[in-house]
Amino acid sequence: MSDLRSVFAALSDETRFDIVERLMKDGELPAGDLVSDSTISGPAISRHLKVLREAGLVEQRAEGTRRLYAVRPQALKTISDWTIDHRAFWEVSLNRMAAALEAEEDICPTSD
Amino acid sequence: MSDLRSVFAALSDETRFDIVERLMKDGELPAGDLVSDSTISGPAISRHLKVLREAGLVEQRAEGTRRLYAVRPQALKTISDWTIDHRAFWEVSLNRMAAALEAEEDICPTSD
DNA sequence: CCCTTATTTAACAAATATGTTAAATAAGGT
DNA sequence: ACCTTATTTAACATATTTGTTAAATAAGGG
Repeated sequence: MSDLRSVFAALSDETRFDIVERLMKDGELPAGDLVSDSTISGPAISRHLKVLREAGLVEQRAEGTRRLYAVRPQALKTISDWTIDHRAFWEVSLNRMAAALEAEEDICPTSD
Repeated sequence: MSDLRSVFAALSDETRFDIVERLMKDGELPAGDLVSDSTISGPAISRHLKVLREAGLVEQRAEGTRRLYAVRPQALKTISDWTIDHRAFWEVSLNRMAAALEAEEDICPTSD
Protein backbone atom coordinates (compact mmCIF):
# COMPACT_ATOMS: atom_id res chain seq x y z
CA MET A 1 0.00 0.00 0.00
CA SER A 2 1.24 3.49 -0.75
CA ASP A 3 2.62 5.45 2.18
CA LEU A 4 -0.21 7.91 2.12
CA ARG A 5 -2.96 5.34 1.86
CA SER A 6 -1.57 3.22 4.67
CA VAL A 7 -1.41 6.35 6.82
CA PHE A 8 -5.08 7.02 6.04
CA ALA A 9 -5.96 3.39 6.78
CA ALA A 10 -4.13 3.56 10.10
CA LEU A 11 -5.97 6.74 11.12
CA SER A 12 -9.40 5.48 10.09
CA ASP A 13 -9.66 3.35 13.22
CA GLU A 14 -10.84 5.18 16.33
CA THR A 15 -8.47 3.45 18.73
CA ARG A 16 -5.46 4.22 16.56
CA PHE A 17 -6.58 7.77 15.87
CA ASP A 18 -6.90 8.39 19.60
CA ILE A 19 -3.47 6.90 20.24
CA VAL A 20 -1.92 9.23 17.67
CA GLU A 21 -3.65 12.30 19.12
CA ARG A 22 -2.60 11.26 22.62
CA LEU A 23 1.03 10.84 21.57
CA MET A 24 1.04 14.22 19.83
CA LYS A 25 -0.38 15.87 22.95
CA ASP A 26 1.74 14.10 25.57
CA GLY A 27 4.78 13.07 23.55
CA GLU A 28 6.53 9.71 23.80
CA LEU A 29 4.68 7.16 25.98
CA PRO A 30 5.17 3.51 26.91
CA ALA A 31 2.73 0.98 25.44
CA GLY A 32 1.45 0.29 28.96
CA ASP A 33 0.16 3.85 29.37
CA LEU A 34 -1.78 3.53 26.14
CA VAL A 35 -3.27 0.27 27.37
CA SER A 36 -4.40 1.78 30.70
CA ASP A 37 -6.14 4.61 28.84
CA SER A 38 -8.08 2.21 26.71
CA THR A 39 -11.06 -0.02 27.30
CA ILE A 40 -9.61 -2.74 25.09
CA SER A 41 -7.02 -5.38 25.92
CA GLY A 42 -3.23 -5.08 25.86
CA PRO A 43 -2.80 -7.44 22.93
CA ALA A 44 -5.34 -5.45 20.91
CA ILE A 45 -3.46 -2.20 21.60
CA SER A 46 -0.20 -3.93 20.78
CA ARG A 47 -1.54 -4.91 17.38
CA HIS A 48 -2.84 -1.39 16.75
CA LEU A 49 0.62 -0.07 17.56
CA LYS A 50 2.06 -2.50 15.04
CA VAL A 51 -0.32 -1.17 12.37
CA LEU A 52 0.71 2.40 13.23
CA ARG A 53 4.38 1.41 13.07
CA GLU A 54 3.99 -0.32 9.70
CA ALA A 55 2.21 2.75 8.33
CA GLY A 56 5.15 4.87 9.50
CA LEU A 57 2.93 6.86 11.83
CA VAL A 58 4.79 6.01 15.01
CA GLU A 59 8.23 4.82 15.99
CA GLN A 60 9.20 2.56 18.81
CA ARG A 61 12.15 2.85 21.18
CA ALA A 62 13.15 0.31 23.83
CA GLU A 63 13.91 1.44 27.35
CA GLY A 64 14.52 -1.52 29.60
CA THR A 65 11.47 -3.70 29.39
CA ARG A 66 9.26 -0.89 28.18
CA ARG A 67 8.55 0.14 24.62
CA LEU A 68 8.18 3.87 24.13
CA TYR A 69 6.08 5.08 21.23
CA ALA A 70 6.09 8.47 19.55
CA VAL A 71 4.46 9.96 16.46
CA ARG A 72 6.75 10.38 13.44
CA PRO A 73 6.29 13.98 12.30
CA GLN A 74 7.10 12.99 8.70
CA ALA A 75 3.85 11.03 8.58
CA LEU A 76 1.87 14.16 9.40
CA LYS A 77 3.83 16.08 6.83
CA THR A 78 2.98 13.44 4.23
CA ILE A 79 -0.71 14.17 4.77
CA SER A 80 -0.20 17.92 4.86
CA ASP A 81 1.80 17.77 1.62
CA TRP A 82 -0.99 15.89 -0.10
CA THR A 83 -3.57 18.52 0.83
CA ILE A 84 -1.14 21.22 -0.31
CA ASP A 85 -0.55 19.42 -3.61
CA HIS A 86 -4.28 19.68 -4.25
CA ARG A 87 -4.89 23.06 -2.68
CA ALA A 88 -5.30 24.62 -6.12
CA PHE A 89 -8.39 22.48 -6.49
CA TRP A 90 -10.12 22.74 -3.13
CA GLU A 91 -9.20 26.24 -2.01
CA VAL A 92 -10.33 27.78 -5.27
CA SER A 93 -13.55 25.78 -5.10
CA LEU A 94 -14.25 26.93 -1.57
CA ASN A 95 -13.61 30.57 -2.44
CA ARG A 96 -15.92 30.30 -5.41
CA MET A 97 -18.61 28.81 -3.20
CA ALA A 98 -18.20 31.57 -0.63
CA ALA A 99 -18.46 34.17 -3.36
CA ALA A 100 -21.58 32.55 -4.78
CA LEU A 101 -23.10 32.59 -1.31
CA GLU A 102 -22.36 36.30 -0.94
CA ALA A 103 -23.94 37.06 -4.30
CA GLU A 104 -27.02 35.12 -3.27
CA GLU A 105 -27.25 37.13 -0.03
CA ASP A 106 -27.46 40.31 -2.13
CA ILE A 107 -30.50 38.94 -3.92
CA CYS A 108 -32.34 37.44 -0.94
CA PRO A 109 -30.75 38.76 2.29
CA THR A 110 -31.27 36.82 5.54
CA SER A 111 -31.58 38.13 9.11
CA ASP A 112 -27.81 38.32 9.77
CA MET B 1 -17.74 7.54 12.60
CA SER B 2 -16.33 11.04 12.91
CA ASP B 3 -16.17 13.07 9.72
CA LEU B 4 -12.41 13.05 9.64
CA ARG B 5 -12.06 9.34 10.30
CA SER B 6 -14.61 8.37 7.68
CA VAL B 7 -12.75 10.56 5.19
CA PHE B 8 -9.53 8.72 6.05
CA ALA B 9 -11.31 5.37 5.75
CA ALA B 10 -12.71 6.34 2.35
CA LEU B 11 -9.27 7.36 1.08
CA SER B 12 -7.49 4.28 2.38
CA ASP B 13 -8.84 2.19 -0.48
CA GLU B 14 -6.85 2.42 -3.72
CA THR B 15 -9.87 2.45 -6.03
CA ARG B 16 -11.53 5.25 -4.08
CA PHE B 17 -8.31 7.22 -3.73
CA ASP B 18 -7.80 7.04 -7.49
CA ILE B 19 -11.39 8.16 -8.10
CA VAL B 20 -10.89 11.20 -5.88
CA GLU B 21 -7.63 12.15 -7.56
CA ARG B 22 -9.23 11.72 -10.98
CA LEU B 23 -12.18 13.92 -10.05
CA MET B 24 -9.89 16.62 -8.68
CA LYS B 25 -7.84 16.54 -11.87
CA ASP B 26 -10.69 16.37 -14.38
CA GLY B 27 -13.58 17.86 -12.42
CA GLU B 28 -17.11 16.48 -12.37
CA LEU B 29 -17.50 13.14 -14.19
CA PRO B 30 -20.32 10.64 -14.74
CA ALA B 31 -20.12 7.31 -12.92
CA GLY B 32 -19.74 5.57 -16.27
CA ASP B 33 -16.44 7.32 -17.01
CA LEU B 34 -15.09 6.15 -13.68
CA VAL B 35 -16.17 2.61 -14.50
CA SER B 36 -14.45 2.63 -17.91
CA ASP B 37 -11.20 3.77 -16.29
CA SER B 38 -11.26 0.94 -13.84
CA THR B 39 -10.54 -2.76 -14.06
CA ILE B 40 -13.34 -3.57 -11.64
CA SER B 41 -17.06 -3.92 -12.30
CA GLY B 42 -19.70 -1.18 -12.43
CA PRO B 43 -21.47 -2.32 -9.29
CA ALA B 44 -18.19 -2.30 -7.39
CA ILE B 45 -17.46 1.27 -8.50
CA SER B 46 -21.01 2.25 -7.64
CA ARG B 47 -20.54 0.98 -4.11
CA HIS B 48 -17.21 2.80 -3.79
CA LEU B 49 -18.96 5.99 -4.88
CA LYS B 50 -21.54 5.42 -2.18
CA VAL B 51 -18.79 5.11 0.43
CA LEU B 52 -17.22 8.34 -0.84
CA ARG B 53 -20.62 10.06 -0.74
CA GLU B 54 -21.34 8.89 2.80
CA ALA B 55 -17.92 10.12 3.92
CA GLY B 56 -18.74 13.51 2.41
CA LEU B 57 -15.87 13.26 -0.03
CA VAL B 58 -17.95 13.53 -3.18
CA GLU B 59 -21.33 14.82 -4.16
CA GLN B 60 -23.68 13.48 -6.79
CA ARG B 61 -25.77 15.38 -9.29
CA ALA B 62 -28.31 13.90 -11.71
CA GLU B 63 -28.26 14.86 -15.37
CA GLY B 64 -30.72 12.81 -17.35
CA THR B 65 -29.87 9.20 -16.76
CA ARG B 66 -26.33 9.97 -15.74
CA ARG B 67 -25.00 10.64 -12.28
CA LEU B 68 -22.23 13.22 -12.17
CA TYR B 69 -19.76 13.04 -9.33
CA ALA B 70 -17.46 15.75 -7.99
CA VAL B 71 -15.13 16.09 -5.01
CA ARG B 72 -16.46 18.23 -2.17
CA PRO B 73 -13.69 20.73 -1.38
CA GLN B 74 -14.82 20.90 2.28
CA ALA B 75 -13.66 17.31 2.73
CA LEU B 76 -10.15 18.24 1.66
CA LYS B 77 -10.24 21.25 3.93
CA THR B 78 -11.24 18.99 6.84
CA ILE B 79 -8.02 17.04 6.38
CA SER B 80 -5.93 20.15 5.86
CA ASP B 81 -7.38 21.72 9.00
CA TRP B 82 -6.47 18.66 11.03
CA THR B 83 -2.84 18.81 9.93
CA ILE B 84 -2.82 22.53 10.69
CA ASP B 85 -4.30 21.95 14.14
CA HIS B 86 -1.32 19.74 14.89
CA ARG B 87 1.30 21.68 13.01
CA ALA B 88 2.76 22.92 16.27
CA PHE B 89 3.71 19.32 16.98
CA TRP B 90 5.01 18.04 13.68
CA GLU B 91 6.62 21.12 12.17
CA VAL B 92 8.60 21.87 15.30
CA SER B 93 9.65 18.23 15.49
CA LEU B 94 10.83 18.25 11.89
CA ASN B 95 12.78 21.47 12.35
CA ARG B 96 14.43 20.05 15.43
CA MET B 97 15.39 16.94 13.51
CA ALA B 98 16.82 19.01 10.67
CA ALA B 99 18.83 21.07 13.15
CA ALA B 100 20.13 17.93 14.85
CA LEU B 101 21.21 16.61 11.47
CA GLU B 102 23.10 19.83 10.70
CA ALA B 103 24.86 19.69 14.05
CA GLU B 104 25.90 16.13 13.36
CA GLU B 105 27.28 17.14 9.95
CA ASP B 106 29.59 19.58 11.73
CA ILE B 107 31.04 16.75 13.79
CA CYS B 108 31.33 14.10 11.08
CA PRO B 109 30.92 15.80 7.66
CA THR B 110 29.91 13.66 4.65
CA SER B 111 30.94 13.99 0.99
CA ASP B 112 28.22 16.53 0.09
C1' DC C 1 17.91 -19.31 38.86
C1' DC C 2 13.15 -17.87 39.83
C1' DC C 3 9.73 -14.20 39.99
C1' DT C 4 7.58 -10.05 38.43
C1' DT C 5 6.53 -6.64 35.05
C1' DA C 6 5.99 -5.15 30.20
C1' DT C 7 4.90 -6.35 25.82
C1' DT C 8 4.16 -9.22 21.87
C1' DT C 9 2.65 -13.44 19.32
C1' DA C 10 -0.68 -17.27 18.49
C1' DA C 11 -5.15 -19.14 17.83
C1' DC C 12 -9.56 -18.34 17.11
C1' DA C 13 -14.46 -16.14 16.63
C1' DA C 14 -17.23 -12.37 14.96
C1' DA C 15 -17.81 -8.34 12.19
C1' DT C 16 -16.71 -5.68 8.08
C1' DA C 17 -15.18 -4.86 3.42
C1' DT C 18 -14.80 -5.93 -1.34
C1' DG C 19 -15.41 -8.29 -5.46
C1' DT C 20 -18.69 -10.93 -8.65
C1' DT C 21 -23.04 -11.75 -11.41
C1' DA C 22 -27.96 -11.17 -11.94
C1' DA C 23 -31.85 -8.35 -11.32
C1' DA C 24 -34.09 -3.83 -10.48
C1' DT C 25 -34.75 1.08 -11.46
C1' DA C 26 -34.77 5.38 -14.15
C1' DA C 27 -34.55 8.40 -18.18
C1' DG C 28 -35.02 9.03 -23.04
C1' DG C 29 -35.67 7.85 -27.85
C1' DT C 30 -38.68 5.47 -31.58
C1' DA D 1 -45.45 0.46 -25.01
C1' DC D 2 -40.71 -1.11 -25.96
C1' DC D 3 -35.78 -0.84 -26.24
C1' DT D 4 -31.37 1.00 -24.95
C1' DT D 5 -28.24 3.12 -21.90
C1' DA D 6 -26.74 4.41 -17.21
C1' DT D 7 -26.59 3.28 -12.68
C1' DT D 8 -27.80 1.08 -8.40
C1' DT D 9 -29.39 -2.78 -5.37
C1' DA D 10 -29.44 -7.71 -4.05
C1' DA D 11 -27.35 -11.99 -3.02
C1' DC D 12 -23.50 -14.25 -2.23
C1' DA D 13 -18.35 -15.83 -1.62
C1' DT D 14 -13.99 -14.61 0.16
C1' DA D 15 -10.56 -11.84 2.47
C1' DT D 16 -9.36 -8.70 6.01
C1' DT D 17 -9.88 -6.53 10.42
C1' DT D 18 -10.52 -6.47 15.17
C1' DG D 19 -11.47 -8.20 19.47
C1' DT D 20 -10.61 -12.06 23.07
C1' DT D 21 -7.78 -15.26 26.04
C1' DA D 22 -3.68 -18.04 26.69
C1' DA D 23 1.06 -18.61 25.90
C1' DA D 24 5.68 -16.83 24.62
C1' DT D 25 9.51 -13.53 25.10
C1' DA D 26 12.48 -10.09 27.29
C1' DA D 27 14.52 -7.30 31.01
C1' DG D 28 15.62 -6.69 35.80
C1' DG D 29 15.57 -7.66 40.88
C1' DG D 30 16.42 -10.73 44.89
